[in-house]
Amino acid sequence: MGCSCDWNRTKFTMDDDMSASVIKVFVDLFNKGLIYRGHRMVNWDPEAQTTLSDEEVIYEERQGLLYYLGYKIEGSDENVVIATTRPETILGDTAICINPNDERFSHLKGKKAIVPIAGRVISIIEDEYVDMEFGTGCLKVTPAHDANDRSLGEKHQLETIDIFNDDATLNSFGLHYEGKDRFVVRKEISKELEEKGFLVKTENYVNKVGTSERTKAVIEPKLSDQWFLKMEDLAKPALDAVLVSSEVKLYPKKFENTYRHWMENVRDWNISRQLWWGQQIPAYYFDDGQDDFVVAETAEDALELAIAKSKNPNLKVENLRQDPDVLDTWFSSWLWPISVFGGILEPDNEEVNYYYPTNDLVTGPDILFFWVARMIVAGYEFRGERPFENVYFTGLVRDKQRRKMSKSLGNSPDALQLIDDYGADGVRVGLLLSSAAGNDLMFDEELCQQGKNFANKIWNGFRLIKGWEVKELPQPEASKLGIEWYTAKLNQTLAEIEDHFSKYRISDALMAIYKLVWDDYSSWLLEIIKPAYQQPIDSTTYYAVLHLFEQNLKLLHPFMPFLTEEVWQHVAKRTPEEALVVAQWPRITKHCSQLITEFEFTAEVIAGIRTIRKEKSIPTKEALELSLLNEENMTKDWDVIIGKLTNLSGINYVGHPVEGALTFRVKSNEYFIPISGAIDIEAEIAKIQEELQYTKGFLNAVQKKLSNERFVNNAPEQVIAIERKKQADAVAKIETLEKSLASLG
RNA sequence: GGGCUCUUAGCUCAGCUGGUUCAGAGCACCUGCCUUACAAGCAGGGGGUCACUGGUUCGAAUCCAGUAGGGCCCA
Repeated sequence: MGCSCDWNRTKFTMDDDMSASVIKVFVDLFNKGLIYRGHRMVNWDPEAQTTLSDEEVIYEERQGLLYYLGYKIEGSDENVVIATTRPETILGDTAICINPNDERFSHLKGKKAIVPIAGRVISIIEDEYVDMEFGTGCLKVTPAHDANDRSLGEKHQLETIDIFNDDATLNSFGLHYEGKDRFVVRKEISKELEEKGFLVKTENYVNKVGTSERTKAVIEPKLSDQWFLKMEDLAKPALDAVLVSSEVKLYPKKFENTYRHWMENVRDWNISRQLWWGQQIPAYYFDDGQDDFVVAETAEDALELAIAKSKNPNLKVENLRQDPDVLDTWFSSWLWPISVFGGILEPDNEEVNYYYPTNDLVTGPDILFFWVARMIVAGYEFRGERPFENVYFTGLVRDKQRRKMSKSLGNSPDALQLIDDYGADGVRVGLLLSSAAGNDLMFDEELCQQGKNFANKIWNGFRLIKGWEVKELPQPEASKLGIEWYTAKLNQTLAEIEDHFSKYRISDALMAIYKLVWDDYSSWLLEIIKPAYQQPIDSTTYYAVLHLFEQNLKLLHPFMPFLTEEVWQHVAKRTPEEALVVAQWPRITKHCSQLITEFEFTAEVIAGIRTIRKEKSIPTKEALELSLLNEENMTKDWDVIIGKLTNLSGINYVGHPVEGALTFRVKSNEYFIPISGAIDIEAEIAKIQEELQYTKGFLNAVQKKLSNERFVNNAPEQVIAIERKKQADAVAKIETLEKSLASLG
C-alpha cells in the first residue's frame, strides 16, 4: 500500500540468526535464575492429545446433570452434601470447601470428610470464593482438574491428584475404573454412588463446556509442566520508563492506565507452548528426576553440563532428550528491536548501535501487553536502553457489525480488489481519514470511494493548469491577491498539520490537507486565477500556482504516495534525486493572517451573492449590480475577486440603503442587489427581523455575562476582551439591521 | 468477575488546558445546475435535549459522582 519500507531488511522470527538470539536469551535468563519450571492448567484435547490455546476452545451449552453427593463427616454420622457436574472427579478430590460466612456449615469447621468409594479422608477448608447460593453452598475441590480448584488448592496447599491419562481414560487413581473413558465412568460411578447411598438426587443442569475447535472433543483442564519467566524485577524499568520518566511515550495517552495495571500486577510469563513449530526449548533431560536437566545453547554444551551435573562421565549426546515444547512466539518477538540488527548475538555491532533505539513503533492496542510491554522490558534488560521513543496505537479495522477482521470469519476485505477498485492511494485515504488514534474504524467501502474521488480531484486540478497557454502578460490583480492569500492559507494549514502530526493525530492532519486542497486550492484559488475561456494565462500567475501546487503535493505525499509522485514527475522533468519521495517537507514561512481574515469575509460576500442568484434563479451569465454600505470599512482590494467569481457589472459604495433591492449582511456590512421585477418586501422584512432577533438574543447573552461581576472579576482578561468584541460587533450589526428595516418602511 | 474505555447530526467520528457566533467535520440526504479541470463534479440548504440524573463553577459537550447501555484486554 505504499509504505516506504527498506525491503532489503525483511526478517522472520524463525530465521537462523533470530532463533539463535532467542535461544541465547533463554539460556542467559535461565542462568540468571529468572526462568524456572512450574505447573499450569492447560486446555487439553484428549483426542488430538495436544494443548490448545484459549482461542481454540469453543464454549458450548450442554444439557447435563447436577449430581448431589453426600460425603460422610469423619467421626460422626453426619453427611455434607455437595453438588457437582462431574461425579467421576470425586476420585481426585482433596478437600471440601465452605464459605466462612455461611452459618449453615460453621459447625463443620476444622473437621474432615470422607470421599465416597475412595474412602480417602480430606479436610474441610474455608474460602469466600464459594458461592453460597449455588448448589448446596458446599464445594468439592479437585485441584488437578479445574482451574478454580487449582488456585484454591495452591492457596490452601492441598494435595493434587490427577486421575486421568492423556486420552482421558482413568489412571490408577480411578481404582476399579482404571482404563475406562471419563464419560463411561460418569455413568457407571453415578450408578455405584446411587447403589451405595451416596447420591442424594440429580437435577437437570445446562452448563458451558469447552470443546476443541478442531476435534470437537470436550476439553479436559489438565496440569502440565511449563516454563516460566520471573517478571517482577524485569518489569520495573519498563514500568518506570512509561509512567515515571516518560522515556517511552504512548499515543493516545489513555493506554498508560492499561499499561500501568498490567505492569503493576505482572505475573510470571508462561513461555512454553505445546506446538509443533517455534524455537524448541534448549533444555536437555538426562534422567527422569524433576531436576535432571540442563540448559544450553547446543546439545554439545548440554552434554558437558549434564556430565558434570549427573556426575556420570558415560553420558552421550544420544542419552539427552531435548524438551519437546517450543517457546511462545512472543518470546522471540520481544527481542525484535534488538535482534533484527543482530544486537543479541553481537551486542556491539555497527548496525544496532546506529539504529537502536528507534523512534516510533506503530501497532495495535490489542498487543500492548503481549508485545509492546515486553519489547520495552527486553530493551532495558538486554540493552539497558528503551527500544523506541513513541508508541502509536492505530485503531483496529472492524467490519460494519463491529467485528474484528479475522480469517476464520472471512470478513476481511480483499485488499488487492480494493486497490483495483479505488487505487492504493484511494484505499489509504479512505482508511486514514476516519481512523483517529486508538479508536477503531468501521470499515466501509464508501470511505475508499471518498479517497478515490479525492485522487481524481487532484488529477483534474493538475490537468486544468497543464491545459493553459502561458504568455507574458500583466498579472491580473485578482490573481495576484489570490496567490498571496493562498500562500498565507497554505502556511497556516501547514502549521496546523505539523501540530497534528506532533500529536500523532494522523486523521486530523489528513483532513486539514483534504480541505486545503479541495476547498481552498481547487474551489477558490483555481477559480480566482482561471483565465477566461480559451484565453492564455500570464506567466507570473502560472509559475506561482504551479509552485503552490507542488507544495500541495508535498503535503499530500505521505497519504497518497503513488498519485503525488506520478503528478510530481509530470509537473517538471526530475532527476531521481529530485523525486517527491525524497523531497524536503515544506518549511513554514511567515504569513499574513490579515489576508486570511479578509478572505473569509470576502467568501461570505460571494456566498451571499450566490445565494440570492440561486433563490431567485438568476443565471450566472446575467451580470448583477452590487451596492454596499461599508460599515466595516472593509478594504476594496477584494472587489476584483468578488466581481470575477459572481459576475458583477459593478460595485457601488453607497451611503444609504438601496431601495428595491434584495439584501444580505456580512457582519455589519449590508449588501444590495437591485433586481428587475417586484421585491417581496414582506419577505425581506421577515428575513431581517429574524436576523435582528437572533442578534439581539446573542447580545443579551453577552451583556448578561459582562454585567456579572463575578465573571468580570474571575475570567481571564483575554476572555473578557473577546466578550467585549462580541458585544461591539453585535451592537453594530443591530444598528445596520434597524436602519434597513426603517428604509423598508 | 477484575481493569480500562466509550456514549455528540441518519452514519463514522473531531472537539486539546472548562471560556471565540461552540455545538463542528467528512460522508449520506434535499434543491438547482451536463458553467469551457472535474456529474467521481459545482453552487446552495436542512439536520443534534452533546446517553441519563445530580454536583462543582461566574461559566460545563468538556471536571466530579451515580445510573443505563456498548466496546476492549485479562498473559
